[in-house]
Amino acid sequence: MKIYDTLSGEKKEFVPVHEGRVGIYVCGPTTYDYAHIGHARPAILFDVFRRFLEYLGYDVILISNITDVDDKIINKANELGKDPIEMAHYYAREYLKDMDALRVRRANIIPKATRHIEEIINLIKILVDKGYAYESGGDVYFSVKKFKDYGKLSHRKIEEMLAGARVEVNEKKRDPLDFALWKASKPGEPSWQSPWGPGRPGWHIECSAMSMNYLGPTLDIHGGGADLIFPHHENEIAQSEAATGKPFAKYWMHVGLVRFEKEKMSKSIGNVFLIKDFLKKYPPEVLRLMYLNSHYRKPYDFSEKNIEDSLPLLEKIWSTYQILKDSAMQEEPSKDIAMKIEDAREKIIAALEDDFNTREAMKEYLSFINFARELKGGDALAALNFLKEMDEIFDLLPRGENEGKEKELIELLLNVRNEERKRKNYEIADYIRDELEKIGIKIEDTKEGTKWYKI
RNA sequence: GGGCAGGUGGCAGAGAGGUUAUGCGCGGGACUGCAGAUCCCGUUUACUCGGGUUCGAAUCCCGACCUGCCCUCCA
Repeated sequence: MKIYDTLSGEKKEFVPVHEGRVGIYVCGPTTYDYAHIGHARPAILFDVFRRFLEYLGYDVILISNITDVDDKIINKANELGKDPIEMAHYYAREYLKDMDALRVRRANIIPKATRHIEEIINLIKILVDKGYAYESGGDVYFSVKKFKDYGKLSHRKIEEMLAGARVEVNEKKRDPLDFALWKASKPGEPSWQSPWGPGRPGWHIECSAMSMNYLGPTLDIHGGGADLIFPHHENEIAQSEAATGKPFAKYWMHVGLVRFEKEKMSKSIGNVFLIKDFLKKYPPEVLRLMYLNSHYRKPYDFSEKNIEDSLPLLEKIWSTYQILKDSAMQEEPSKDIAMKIEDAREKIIAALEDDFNTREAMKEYLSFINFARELKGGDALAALNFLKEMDEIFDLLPRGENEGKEKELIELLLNVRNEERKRKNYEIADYIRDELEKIGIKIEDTKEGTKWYKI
C-alpha cells in the first residue's frame, strides 16, 4: 500500500503507527450553510479509502469533525437573527443527511468543537506554558516564528508569505503571521470561561485538540480538501507539534478542489451547486461514480455535461446487476470465469493500493461489468457475488431489492404492456414505457423478455 | 512575486518508457413494432512547443509558453 503524502511530496509505503490499526482524521465542514458538491468529494473519497483499508483487514478509526463555532457562523446567525450554535447544528444535521443520501458511511466519531472546549483550553494552556503562545487583550495567539518548521506542509517560507500581503491587520498580534487560538467574545456571542476570560476557540485549534484527543499525538492519516493545506493544516501542525514535540500525522492526504463550469465554486460568483439540489435531479450514486472515476488529487471540473456523461455508465452497472440477478443460478462457476474474477480482483486491489487510484480501479471494474453482462447460470452468480464484494468498497449498486408489492405492480404493468404490444397497441405500450421512465423505472425489451431497473 | 497541479483525439477525461484507455458525439451494420440497451466495424500517424537521455518518450531530464488553484473565507 502506497500513499502520496503532501508533506514530503512523494508516494510513501504505508506503515501505520500501530500494526493493523489505522487512525484517520478528516477535516469536515464549518456548518453555516447547506453543503455543496465540493464538500461531497473528500467525504465520498475518504469513505471509499476507509472501506478499502477495512477490506484489506485494517482496523480503521475514522474521525470527521464538524466545526460549529466560528466567525462565519456568528456573522450569518447575526444577519438572520438566530442563535449561532443552534443554526450551526441545523446545518450540521443537514450535512449529515446529505452525506447519508450519498451513501457515505458515517465516521466512527463525528466530534463537534463546542463539545471539546475543555480539551481545546488545555491544549492552549500547554502552548502558553511552553512559550509558543501569548495572551493579548483576552485573545490568545500562536507565535508562528517560534515554531521553526512553520511552512513545511505548504512548502513555503515565512519571508515569502509576508510578500503576499493579504495578512490581516490586528494590533493585538505581536507579529502579523500569528494566528488566534482563542478569541475574546463580544457581548451576545457564544462564549466559554477560560483562564484568559470569556471567549471561544480560534479556527484551527479544534482539529488539533479533537484529533489528538481521539487518536493520540501522532495519527496515521490526516486529510481534507486541498484548500485546507494553508493555513488550516499548516497551523494544525504548528500547534500540535509545538505542544507534543511529536510528528502530528504520518501521511497528509489532500483531495483536489471541485470547479463548476470551469470556475471555482464560490458564493460571490453564484455558481454553488448544493447537494440537495443535485439529489433532486440525479441519483446519488452518479456523484460517487463521478468522483471515483477521476484522480483524487486532481481538480475536478464539474459540469452538467459531466453528469450526463456519467449517467450511462451508472445505468450500465445497474442494468448489468439486474441482468445477472435474473440469470444467476445456484451452480459451480466455470474455471475460466473464476480466473477472470480473480484477475479483476487483483487489478482493482493493485490500483487502490497505489495511492487509492480509484480511477484505475473503476476502469477495471467497468471492463468487468462489460464482460459480465453476457454470463449465465453459475457464472452469473459468481460475477454477481464479485460485484457485491466490490460494493463493500465502492457502494454503487442499486439499493434495495426489486421485490415485494412494488415488484408485483411493475411486473403486472409490464405484462399488460406486452399484451398490448402483441395486439399492436403500441400507443398504450409506449405510454406505459414513458410514464415508468418518468418515475425512475427504465425498461428494456430484450430477447429474454422485458427487463426493468430503477434509476 | 512565491508555492502546487496541469496542458492528451470533435468533446470530456485516464495512463506514466515499447502493447486498444474509457465515456460521449459522429458514420455504417446486426437486433427491434418503435425506442432504448447490447454487439460488431469505422471516425486512417491524440499527447503545447524547443532541445536532450534512450534501441525506443505522451511518459524521464532541461528550457520556454499557456491554464487552473493556493498565499489567513474555504471540503
